[in-house]
Amino acid sequence: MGSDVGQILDISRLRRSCGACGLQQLCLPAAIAGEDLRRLDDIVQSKRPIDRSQALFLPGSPLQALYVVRSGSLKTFVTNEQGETQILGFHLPGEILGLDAISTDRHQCTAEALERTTVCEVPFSRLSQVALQVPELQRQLLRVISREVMRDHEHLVMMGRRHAQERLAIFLKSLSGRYARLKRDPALLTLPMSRYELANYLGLVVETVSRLFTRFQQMGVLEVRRKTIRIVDPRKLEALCAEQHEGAGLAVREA
Amino acid sequence: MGSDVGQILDISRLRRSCGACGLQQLCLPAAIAGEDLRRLDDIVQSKRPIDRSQALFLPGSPLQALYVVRSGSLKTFVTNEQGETQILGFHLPGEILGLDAISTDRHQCTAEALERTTVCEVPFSRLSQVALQVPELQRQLLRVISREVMRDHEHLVMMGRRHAQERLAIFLKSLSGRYARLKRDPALLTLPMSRYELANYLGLVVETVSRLFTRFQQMGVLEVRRKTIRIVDPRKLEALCAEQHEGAGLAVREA
DNA sequence: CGATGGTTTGACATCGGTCAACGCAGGTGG
DNA sequence: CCACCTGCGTTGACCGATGTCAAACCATCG
Repeated sequence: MGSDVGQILDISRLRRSCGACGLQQLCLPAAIAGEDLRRLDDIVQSKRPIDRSQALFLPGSPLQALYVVRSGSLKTFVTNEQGETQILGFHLPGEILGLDAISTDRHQCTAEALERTTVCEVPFSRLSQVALQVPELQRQLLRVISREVMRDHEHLVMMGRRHAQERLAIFLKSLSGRYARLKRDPALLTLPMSRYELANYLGLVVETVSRLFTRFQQMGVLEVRRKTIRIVDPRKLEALCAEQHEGAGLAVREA
Repeated sequence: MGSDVGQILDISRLRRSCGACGLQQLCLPAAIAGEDLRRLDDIVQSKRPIDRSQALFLPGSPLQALYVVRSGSLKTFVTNEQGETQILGFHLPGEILGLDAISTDRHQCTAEALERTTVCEVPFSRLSQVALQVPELQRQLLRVISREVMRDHEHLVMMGRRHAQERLAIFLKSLSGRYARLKRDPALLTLPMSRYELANYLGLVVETVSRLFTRFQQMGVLEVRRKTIRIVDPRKLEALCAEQHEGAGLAVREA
């Protein structure tokens, strides 16, 4: 871009170094410093931003790197023979992608950007090498992986709920928590995914999700305007996560 | 226990060593040999068998070890404040438990034996140490973890299906595949879990699961006798995994 | 032999899926 | 600048798969 190449490289290097990254504490470098951090930094490559609906990797492609979201967001999903898809996760900054490729050396799912997104690319073979030399890195890698396992478990618990209302409530509460970790306002969600994608993730159809947003708004829980969701009453939302659907909305039976 | 302590220790040591274990290729020692295998062997402890409905670990308990199922089977599940539970997985020999504790150093879920079960206990701190010295072990550890992530993803895909019939079919097919990996007859399943547990895992109620077993039997797909399930027609089962429920089975309406 | 808990079956109600139509916003081209 | 178009989102009417409730069945165990 500029003329003074050396200068610019230094700056861009600095700006994208792990040491200067706001996500440091959530990511691989946590608890790593000094020389070790430089070694990690050396292998982390930045990729040019991925545009909306562009794929980061596809099923079957060889595992070259793990990826950590830096800004923006992605979804991962699998598609079966009939072309039906299941979204496995939405990935926000600080979250890692590509784990399911380690076992077979091939990616199992598709990762696709939901908006313009930047990721840090961590070549897997070199990451393994450095992890052997930096115990804290090995430990932190396992920690980050474990967090992804916990996230899948949350997703499973959500899918186990038999009422659509609980599923959406749980999703929103969880997303709010992830926002908090990122120091964003946990009451003001900007959904990067479409209603279709959200419905698929929740194991519902789009009409149901749409109706639920309307209902939540009528109940005074949310304020919904397209992709912008404001959580008006967190306590009510919390309650909806485990509602035995005593029919708060539909109650025909008398007391 | 016995009188000739040395002798007995040798024998039990040998019998439970990784080198002599039939699961070796599925487990941590895969691709590890010689001196390195001995080092792994040294840290792996055996636990006395766990009886049915006994817990291996509880939520909140500190992470001391990862566990690999040696024989028998377990379930892992979470319980919320209201006492509702969601089963996260059924674990057969060769599968690892405890991953979700790495992030927080505390177990997140309960692991409970479904039958008399033996596990290998791998103290986590020592595993980490040895993994630093044996690159192949670090790699294999990551591989085994990745397999568990893949398994969670399978579970999610199953939960995303909106028809109970598909869910059960997918579960049975998947279980059959796991049997094959263990060199068991993939057509003869012995379910270690109750109908309640299975229903919970599938996100259904027990009556639905029961009816489905009956239906599958009537369709000539399965032969069901209590916990013993014989897959009579694997191709039909395969087809049911993606059935658009064209009503093949229920058709009560007259022609 | 009866008690107990898991399993199956039946009758019924309902939540959420299906189908259809409309509304809304953003983008494109005249 | 406006008009159209397209895709996403919302709303309504309807129906069926699955949950709920209840009872019977069955195997195991003391």
